[in-house]
Amino acid sequence: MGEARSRRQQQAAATAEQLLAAAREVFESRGYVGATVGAITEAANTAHGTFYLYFKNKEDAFAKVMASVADDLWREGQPALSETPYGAVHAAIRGYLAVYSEHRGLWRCLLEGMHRSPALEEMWLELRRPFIDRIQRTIEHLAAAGSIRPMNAALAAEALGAMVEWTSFCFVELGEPAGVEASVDAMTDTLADLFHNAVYGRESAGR
Amino acid sequence: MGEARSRRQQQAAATAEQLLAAAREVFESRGYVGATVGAITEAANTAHGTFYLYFKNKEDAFAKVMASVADDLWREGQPALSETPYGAVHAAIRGYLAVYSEHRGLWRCLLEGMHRSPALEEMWLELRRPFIDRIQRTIEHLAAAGSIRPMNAALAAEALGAMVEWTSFCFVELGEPAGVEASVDAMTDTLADLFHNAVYGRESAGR
Amino acid sequence: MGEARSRRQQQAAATAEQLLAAAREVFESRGYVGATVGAITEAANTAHGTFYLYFKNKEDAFAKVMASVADDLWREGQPALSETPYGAVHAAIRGYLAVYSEHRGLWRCLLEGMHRSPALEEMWLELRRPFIDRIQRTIEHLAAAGSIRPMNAALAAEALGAMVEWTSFCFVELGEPAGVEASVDAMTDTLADLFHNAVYGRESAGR
Amino acid sequence: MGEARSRRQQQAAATAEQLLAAAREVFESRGYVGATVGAITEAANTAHGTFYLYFKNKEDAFAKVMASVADDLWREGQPALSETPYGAVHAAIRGYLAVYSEHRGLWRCLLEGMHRSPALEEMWLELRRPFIDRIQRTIEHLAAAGSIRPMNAALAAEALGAMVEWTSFCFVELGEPAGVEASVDAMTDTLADLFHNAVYGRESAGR
DNA sequence: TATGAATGAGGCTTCATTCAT
DNA sequence: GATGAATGAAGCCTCATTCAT
Repeated sequence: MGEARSRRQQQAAATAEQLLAAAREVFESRGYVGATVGAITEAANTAHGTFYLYFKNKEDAFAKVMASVADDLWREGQPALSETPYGAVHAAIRGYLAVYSEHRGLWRCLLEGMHRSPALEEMWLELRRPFIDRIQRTIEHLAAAGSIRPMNAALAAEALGAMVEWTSFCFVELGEPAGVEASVDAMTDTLADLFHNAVYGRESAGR
Repeated sequence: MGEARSRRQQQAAATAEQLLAAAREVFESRGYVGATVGAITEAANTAHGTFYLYFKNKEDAFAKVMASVADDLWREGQPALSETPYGAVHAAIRGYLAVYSEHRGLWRCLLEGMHRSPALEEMWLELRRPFIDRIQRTIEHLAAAGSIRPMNAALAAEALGAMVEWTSFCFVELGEPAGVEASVDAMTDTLADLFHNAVYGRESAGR
Repeated sequence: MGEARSRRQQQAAATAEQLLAAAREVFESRGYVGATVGAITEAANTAHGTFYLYFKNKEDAFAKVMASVADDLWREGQPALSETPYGAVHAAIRGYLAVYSEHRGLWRCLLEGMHRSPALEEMWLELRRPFIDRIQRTIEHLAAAGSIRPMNAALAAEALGAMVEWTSFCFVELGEPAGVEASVDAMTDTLADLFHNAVYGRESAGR
Repeated sequence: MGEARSRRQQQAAATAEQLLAAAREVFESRGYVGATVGAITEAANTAHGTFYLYFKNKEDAFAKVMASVADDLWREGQPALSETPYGAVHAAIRGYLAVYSEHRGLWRCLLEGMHRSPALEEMWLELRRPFIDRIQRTIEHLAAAGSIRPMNAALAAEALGAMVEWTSFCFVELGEPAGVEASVDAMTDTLADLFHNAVYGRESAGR
């Protein structure tokens, strides 16, 4: 009986995995509103009702999908070893773009779902916070050491994070800038260059 | 007869305006998907069918709402007079944030609708293009004059535009960075400072 | 003033004619349900409301359209001069097919509208009655003279009329029999031949 | 478990049957356009949405209703055994009229729907084709054997089929010929007589 | 007479969610 | 655990008809 139970548990785990994978695919390809429970269960080869055995509802399913991606995000969040400050920034941005590309539709989906549910908005904010925080801590550290000019670290981190984040979205999801032949490497170089100069620049004209 | 006609036309114009205003409100407050024709006509105090006298459908209504905002965008798009480069950037960003704040929910709505309709995605891209283009032209001009280091103007413009755009969104719509008491002015200052240094910075470490 | 009035009346008559012609076109091309008041007034270059100045409603408009075609039907209904019985039948059928072709969509429209309104059903019946009656009278006459075998004239007329009528519909509107290269003349010949033999045939096998 | 499953399947089958029967009734009594999904589900005692569990849409529902009648059509289509040619024709026509009467409103509905949907027009043509084809083959056979005068079999079959078809419609659905006390048998006799003479007649006057 | 804006009933369809088996 | 039939709220859109001007 213990064995039978374990079998059943295995079955359940398998079903859960199928549903999760299916949900991910469907969310990625059809967006948050476009994803229907029916499409997910069909992709998972389960009955319609089974969905509600593993997820409280659609929102919960998406949350679980995003959670399952968190690992990749953590990896990206790890500081890369580098000999120079620029190298560190460059590596971090390259990592960000890589993760972004890997999970394409999912970001877009999150962005879309954010407007439909406060919980998803919160999720989005939590997901980006570590990324922003890391930038902020770095700035604070550099400023304390006198390596860069003084600045409002929280706001600067917010802005620089937004730059990387939104440029990635527009680049990967929308193909912007349109009509310009641009490789991921070129975009990475540009972002790193701007980021680096924005932080290390010595100008304070007009203030 | 001319008078009678004009009376009727006035009535019609009033209805159109009511509907447009109602649509704006509803889109702003409930988002693109959340906005329903019923909610709009109710807010406009008209019959349901009247909606389709003035709009082809929901998407068209949103397009017309956005078009009605275009004026503000043009104003914002105009280069501000300034004695210094930094001043120009600062003024532009201040304008951007002002317009963004004024039409809050609308941007969010556009961002949301973008995922539901290719036409809306196109609209979004068309709306931001002039903004990005202006940055690009400025960079090209400065680079040609040798005032700044050489860079890929298209990509740099994309990135800097994204920074302003997305920071504005997160700041105005989401209240980011959370837990930080930050005025619009402070945010403007930070953005302008980063923008300016990103462009004028002389660093090219590590490359 | 009398003149002014007459002018106005002329105007009105012109409008009426425009609307009638437009209604005919629209009914022909879009069918009974498919025809909308809007489409008719647009085609007539009048205001939407003007429609209800000349027609009580859509059904009435269609009735008036059909009435305006009645002339052609009468012409078709007239016995053609012919030296032989077969020639008379042939000429009548040719006339029927000609009228049918000329007013194509209208028959189909009537057939369709018949299902939507009892009044239209009645109209259809009234329209075909003279045609059937004429056949019946001819049969009665021939039978009384002993030229043909005795038969139930009313039912025979109904059947023969239906043959011509429905064959015309299927031939003109649906292109039946499909895949067969058939001219109007060939169809006329066949119908006339069958009609003639059905009436003059001497067989009474099995009864 | 097999039992439980079968119970559910039985339930589902019952629902399907309810809906199909309800659809048939509603189509019969209210016509194609007049039939609404709401009316059907109400008649079937199911929720509105249940309709779309069993039919793709209204057109599909009608198609399925017609398909469910196909059996009767096949039966009617079978050649009846008869000692004489006239007997065969008579039996076939009697069968046709019987089926027609049995499914009254449905033919009318199909005729009406034909104008609204090309798919329905196609369905109508497919439904009558076997009937026409059978007549055509018979004529070809008789002509080859020299039993009847030569004629264009395709056109003749079209015409004779149309006669039976349309006479049935007018007789059953519209009560034509009006004011004439006519039994189904009398109509059958008349049709068979005319059909038989039209085919076997030896007249070729005037040509 | 003519206009055309306004009305609102009415239809179709989708889907998240529940629940009996 | 799993199933999948059933539910019904909700939304979009069309169009015949009315009516104030």
